[in-house]
Amino acid sequence: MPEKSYDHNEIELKWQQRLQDSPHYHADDDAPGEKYYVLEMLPYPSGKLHMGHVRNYSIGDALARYMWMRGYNVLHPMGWDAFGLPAENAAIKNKRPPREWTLENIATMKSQMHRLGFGIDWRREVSTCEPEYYRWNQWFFLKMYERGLAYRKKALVNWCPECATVLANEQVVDGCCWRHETTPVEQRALDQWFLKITAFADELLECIRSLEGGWPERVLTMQRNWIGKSEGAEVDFRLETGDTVRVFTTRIDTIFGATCVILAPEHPFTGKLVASPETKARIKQMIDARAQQGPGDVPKEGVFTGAYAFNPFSGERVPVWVGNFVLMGYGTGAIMAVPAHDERDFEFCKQFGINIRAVVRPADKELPDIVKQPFTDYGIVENSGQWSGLSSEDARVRMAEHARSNGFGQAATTFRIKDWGVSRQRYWGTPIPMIHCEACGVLPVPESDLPVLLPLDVEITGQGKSPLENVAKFRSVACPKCGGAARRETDTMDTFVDSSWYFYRYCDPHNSAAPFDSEIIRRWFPIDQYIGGVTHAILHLIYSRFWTKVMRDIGLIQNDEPAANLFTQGMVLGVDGSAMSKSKGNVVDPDEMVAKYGADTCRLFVLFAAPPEKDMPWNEASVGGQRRFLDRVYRLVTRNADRAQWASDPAADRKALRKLHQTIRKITDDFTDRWHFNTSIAAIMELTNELYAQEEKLSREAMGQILPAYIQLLAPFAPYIAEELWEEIGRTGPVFRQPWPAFDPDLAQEDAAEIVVQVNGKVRGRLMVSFGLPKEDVERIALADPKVQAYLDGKQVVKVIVLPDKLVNLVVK
RNA sequence: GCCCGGGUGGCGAAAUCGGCAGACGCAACGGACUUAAAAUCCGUUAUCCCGAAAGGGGUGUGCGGGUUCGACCCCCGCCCCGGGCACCA
Repeated sequence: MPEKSYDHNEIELKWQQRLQDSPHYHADDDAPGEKYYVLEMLPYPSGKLHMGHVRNYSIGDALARYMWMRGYNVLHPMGWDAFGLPAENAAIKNKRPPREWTLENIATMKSQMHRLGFGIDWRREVSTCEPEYYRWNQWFFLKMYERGLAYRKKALVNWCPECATVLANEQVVDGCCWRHETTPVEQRALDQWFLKITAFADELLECIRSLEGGWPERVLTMQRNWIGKSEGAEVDFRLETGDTVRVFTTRIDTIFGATCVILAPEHPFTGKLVASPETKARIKQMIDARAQQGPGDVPKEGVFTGAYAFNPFSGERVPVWVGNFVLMGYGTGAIMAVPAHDERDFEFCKQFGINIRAVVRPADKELPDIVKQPFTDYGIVENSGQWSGLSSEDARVRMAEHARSNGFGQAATTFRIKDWGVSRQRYWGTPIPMIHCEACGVLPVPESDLPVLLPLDVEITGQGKSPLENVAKFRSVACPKCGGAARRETDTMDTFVDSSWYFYRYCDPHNSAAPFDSEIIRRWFPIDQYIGGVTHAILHLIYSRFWTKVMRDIGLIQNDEPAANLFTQGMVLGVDGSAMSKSKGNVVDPDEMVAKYGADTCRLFVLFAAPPEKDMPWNEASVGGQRRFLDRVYRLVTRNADRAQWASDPAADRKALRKLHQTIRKITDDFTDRWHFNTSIAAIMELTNELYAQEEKLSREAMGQILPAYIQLLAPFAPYIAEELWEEIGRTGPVFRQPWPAFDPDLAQEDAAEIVVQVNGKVRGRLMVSFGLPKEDVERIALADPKVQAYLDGKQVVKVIVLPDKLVNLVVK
């Protein structure tokens, strides 16, 4: 009989049609079973899916299907991070309205997801550019404003004088405008909106502990560093002018070694202290240079202000400098320089010939030559008046206390994290719901007036001011207080706002009275498993955590953290091993792969080629291998589904069933802890090889047990073919809703234990013994083995290590 | 510079608790089937040495040390690759 061959298009389109909006993919709040919320990061609708998406969603979908099979009530939603700059860039380039472009991309990408067969509850689809969604961004903004968590301050933006427009950071290329590559970007100060994430800095840091074990350590470390808590002290240095300069230091124990005070170039005092126009010009230069420079090593620059300050501890008179390495945005914008005990101060003072004086020596060794290199460790304080002889640790505490009780400082904590600037001078985003009135000042839009709709008939030119500035009917508004003519805020929100809470909206996506119903959130939160790229380890994930804490404080939710578990998948690299990019021409299009090999093959490949957390190079030849594997699976099942002749060989039955149950154990373990689906799929391949080997000899009963379980094991990874074969063997109902096959340890058990015999750690023989054979017997048999004896000849056995059922090591001399 | 990852055959990888290094797949090679090819099925494939062969032996997880009966795995010191932060006082 000719074998049926595997036609992926026919099968996949058939099952796509049957399943894509199937209620089996739906999650209902009151459905039976323990809840399981599996979430993948929502895509930006840039045009088409890329392989990174395919990988992300294949991992999540495998997990969702497995959890369904384990009987959970699985919530597996999807949405669109639909606001953002590329839509505007596309509008400029193609003269197409951003909304039109975005919706078209969403349609394309959604159909790709359908074709790939992801099991998603599409009733919950959320698109962040819709007023039904972004009105709640605005609502949250108002809530934060009420609580003093949203505020306005001046901040620098990138400005292209050629376009006369504000540029996003990603539009700045090598310090120049992306559209005018020879025009250097300038910095302009604008009033902008900020969210006070710093109010939660301590809590965001503290709660990291509760995420340990659930989130990758790497991500937690990155977040800790990003928050950057440092404990130290603030100390006032009195100036001869009568003012005081406040500095922040983590090493107040070294204050007797401070040989100058250094101000950030932007520090307000520099204007006051510096008289010479020449010096003023140099300071201005430092500020401008800082705006231009990207990250990297920048040579130190400095200039003496002409002023002096007094060390409140020693009374010493020290010069006040301005240094380009002192940041206005951190601490107080001023430091005391202790060149003997700080690398940067050392470099600066060395360069400008400022004194270097040691005031801490190592506890257990000689102080190194302080003129050659600083000593930055803790030690014993010396030459420091009454504090001499204290350890650095003690001195830090006691000197801070001394400063406090004498009114010239105190212990203080600073954070590296800054408030979140959410203002964007862009069109395609959520309008910030504020109104500027000449008479009444800055006022919030009344809640009842939400949403502030983003106008749609706006021309995007990329030139001139922010696009909304030019839309008169948007801009002009009546003041909510006095009723007079006022103007709307024309800045829109950073798109990280959209993605900070979308996963809550999935739980109650059509609520028009509130962002969501709190009771429904309690049902589903926290997210059991969040899956996405490590690129979002800091910003998205820290903003999301912040948003959760704000919502909790408002009383909307009860959970402190959004996601109990986070998984960060690796990148999909091009054939050449570097990131896929259009310019490198190494991009692989999922559509082409699906058309050529099928969605199942494609999904199988991204899961098989590497463990999911690792980067994964693309290799099309290897994709072909996955396709051949599915061909083998298909032939095996179909020809056995309607097979007439059966054999009877209990040994073969036992072998095949043993392999089956070993495979069940393996895959169940992989889902339980490591998610190394590459080894899960390898295990199914091994099972397939075993079934090919035993096929002719199997009984009808054995095959009858094996085939359904075999198909179920494959179902999380290759759902279409699994459905088809499930039907082929005469079963009904979707496979991914069948109970996961039960593991039987007795069936998985080998007949005998293979014992490796080593002599001095080298393998010299193997023994088959019955399980549980006592140590003494194992040792006796091993010593009696002729192969082993050859190595014992003329030597003395000094030690024997026996691991029952596993290994014997004979140590000889 | 600091903080994380990682380095295993020709390639992607596996070895989950310190116990057989290289499962599974790709590629390559050989065989069966075929008029032939493709497809398929079966097999070989870390490396070096001895042997006509059967077989046997040595070496091998980036490098150098250490701990251990035993190390891809643990410890110390390096080298290389990737990522994050980058003057954070």
